[in-house]
Amino acid sequence: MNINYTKEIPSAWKNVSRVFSALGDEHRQRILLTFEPGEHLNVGQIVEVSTLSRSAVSHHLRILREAGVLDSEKIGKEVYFWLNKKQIKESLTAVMDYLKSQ
Amino acid sequence: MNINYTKEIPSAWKNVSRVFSALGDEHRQRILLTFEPGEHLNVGQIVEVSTLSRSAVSHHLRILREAGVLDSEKIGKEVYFWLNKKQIKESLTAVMDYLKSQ
DNA sequence: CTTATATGTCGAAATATTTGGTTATGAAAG
DNA sequence: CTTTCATAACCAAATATTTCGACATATAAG
Repeated sequence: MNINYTKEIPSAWKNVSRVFSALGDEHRQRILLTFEPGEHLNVGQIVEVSTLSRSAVSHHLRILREAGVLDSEKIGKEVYFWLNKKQIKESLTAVMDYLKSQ
Repeated sequence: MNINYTKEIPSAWKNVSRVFSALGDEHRQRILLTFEPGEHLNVGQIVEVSTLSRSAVSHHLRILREAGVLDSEKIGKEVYFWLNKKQIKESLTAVMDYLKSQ
C-alpha cells in the first residue's frame, strides 16, 4: 500500500488531476464533443447549441481553460476557444503510463 | 460544429463519461494512487490511511466501483477492491482515439 | 461620443455532492 | 445462539457546485 498519496495529490499529478476534474462533468464533456476537427468556436456559438445560460457556459469554459483542456484567444469582440490536444494527451498519457506500471 | 452532442452524451461515450466523472475528484484520485501494483485492499485498510470517515470512503469506493474503475469481491467479512486496469485503459483509449481524429 | 454587441464577473438561489453518525446486514468467532 | 467485526445503506447536515440574472468591461459600429 502506497501511503504517500493519501493526504495530498503529489505535485506531478496536480495537472492530471485538474484535467480529470474538468472532464468529469457532462456539460463540459458535451462542450468538448461539439468541436469539429481543428475548429475554433466562440462563446456565442457554444451558448447557441447549449441548453445552459450564457453565464453557465462561461463558467464551464473557464474551468476547461484553467485546466488547459481548452485554449482561447480574443479576436475583436469575440473570444474563440479550441481544444488543447497536447495538454489533454499529456494527461491521458500520464495515467496510461501509471497503469502500465501497475 | 457538431451539434449532435449538445443535448446528451452519445451512448458510446456514456461509459467514458462515467469514468472521468469518477476520476474527477481528489479523494478518489488519491484512493487510486494508494494501490500498489496488483494489490487488493479492503475497506478498512483504505479508511486507515484516509483522512475521511468510514462512510465517506465507502461512498467514494461505491462511485469508483460503479464506474468500473475498481472491482471488488467479498472474502469472509472483508470486501477487497482492486484496480480494473482494463476498464480504465479502455476509457482513456477512447478519448485518445477521439483526439487523434481531431 | 454614443450605442450595440460579445463576453466576463458578481452574488444569491437552486441543486448536487459529500460527510459522518446511526442503523442494518452478513459472516465469523465464541 | 449470541456476540463481534467489517462493511453497506440510510439519513440529515454541511459543503460545494451550478445556475442565471444583473451589472461591468471592452471592442466595434454608427
